[in-house]
Amino acid sequence: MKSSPLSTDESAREPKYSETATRILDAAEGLFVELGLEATSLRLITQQAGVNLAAVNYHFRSKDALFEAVFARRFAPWASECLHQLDVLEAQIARGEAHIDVEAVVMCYVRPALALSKDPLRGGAVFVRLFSRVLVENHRQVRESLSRDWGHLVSRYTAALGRALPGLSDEEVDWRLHLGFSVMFHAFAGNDILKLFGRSAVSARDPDLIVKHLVPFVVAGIRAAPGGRSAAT
Amino acid sequence: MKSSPLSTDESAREPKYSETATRILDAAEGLFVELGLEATSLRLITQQAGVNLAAVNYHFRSKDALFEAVFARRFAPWASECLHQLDVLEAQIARGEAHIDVEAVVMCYVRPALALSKDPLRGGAVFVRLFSRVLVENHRQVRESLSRDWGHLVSRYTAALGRALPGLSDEEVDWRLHLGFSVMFHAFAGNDILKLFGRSAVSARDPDLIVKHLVPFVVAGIRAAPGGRSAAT
DNA sequence: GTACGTTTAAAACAGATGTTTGAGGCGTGG
DNA sequence: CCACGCCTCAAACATCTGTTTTAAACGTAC
Repeated sequence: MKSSPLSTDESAREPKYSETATRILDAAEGLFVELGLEATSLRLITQQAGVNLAAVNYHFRSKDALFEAVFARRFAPWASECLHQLDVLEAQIARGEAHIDVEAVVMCYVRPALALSKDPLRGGAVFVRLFSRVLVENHRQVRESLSRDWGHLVSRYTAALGRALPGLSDEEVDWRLHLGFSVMFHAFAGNDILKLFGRSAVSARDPDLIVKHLVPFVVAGIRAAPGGRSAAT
Repeated sequence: MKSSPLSTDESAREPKYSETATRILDAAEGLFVELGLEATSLRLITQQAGVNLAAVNYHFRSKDALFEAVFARRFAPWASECLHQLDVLEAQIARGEAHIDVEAVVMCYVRPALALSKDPLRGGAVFVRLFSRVLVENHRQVRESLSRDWGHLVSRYTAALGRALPGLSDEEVDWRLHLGFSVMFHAFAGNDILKLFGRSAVSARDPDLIVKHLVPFVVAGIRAAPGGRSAAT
């Protein structure tokens, strides 16, 4: 197979930006994820992109708008890929070709994330890290510009997972999805809590290895019996 | 009970700092977690603390040193509390009073985090969020000043969990600990991926509620059967 | 009272930041 | 040839940054 089934002709979707604008986006993406929004100066970006300083204010309106553009460029195709995975799964279920299963729903998230991590043309693992930055440092603009698409995606996953977990209340399903997504998300982003120490074997960033250890963990967690008793035991 | 069993007389451990220094630390802590290190100016800190600008460079050496102090003030007692929990558990096991159990190990992490989240005197949930920020935006200095203590803590948890999971390879144990800590950490920090959308019931920040849903998830995930097959299924 | 170390006050420092300006270059269509 | 939009360039803009400096107030011990 020469063309990945996950990609829908990347070269044709991205002529929105001129060459200099793309150079700026690429440089900014790497620097934003490495240093953060505030710590990355426009002069550093333009210097690394090999363009003039004023170019960023010409092509994008401001530094904040640039950040939003950097994020949106990667997010849109990824989100649509997630939706596509859910469509395929639900079509298979409707035709009786597949069972509604927790693991199947999880894989609808894992596969796009895995493909993203392996494809440098779409930002690779860098974008996932950028996404995680946006999450903890919550930038207003990005959150607002995302909330609609993201909300749609979440409700789709919630519905699918709810069908795979009959007998669980909506609140339980929300929590399972929240916790499951949280692990997967930060695992792909490489936010290893243990790696601060360094000797962890986890620091290996091989996406396939991540999936191998991640999926059983998440599936088992989502399938867990609800906790009845309170916290202070 | 008037004094929490988790706290060891907070009032006596913290006279290291003068009153103005403490005011600076408190203001800086809130602003750092809200805006980030780079986006928080010293003028904003001193203004909110009601002290003079030069005071921060007098009491602490520099802005970076201030950040380190802000972090260290909360981290040290929390880490020692985690170690204490492990000590207690292992002592119980040695005396045959408790089984070595995954949930018991998990609770050694959850209890201090829960106590921290509920105690505003020790930074409350703010510190956990600050911790999560330090994690994704990895500040060199903080990481270096932490790596020793943090490494010690991690190896203690690893050993305890490894004993609770006989038959699993060291690599597997590392992964389980990594994934389990990751969920717990970000759950307490309130880094809800779903909350970007807003309608999630998860956005309720009640620590006890977090624990109720979190612990079964994590325990089941850690106990999961290792995943044999590769990613691309 | 005087000298001393400690803490605070206001001002100034040099440098970096995001943004804007105005002039010029390049290519296309008249 | 000219003219027009698109784009790039170097320079300057005002503002904010962390840090330092200078002076003054405070409490304490001689």
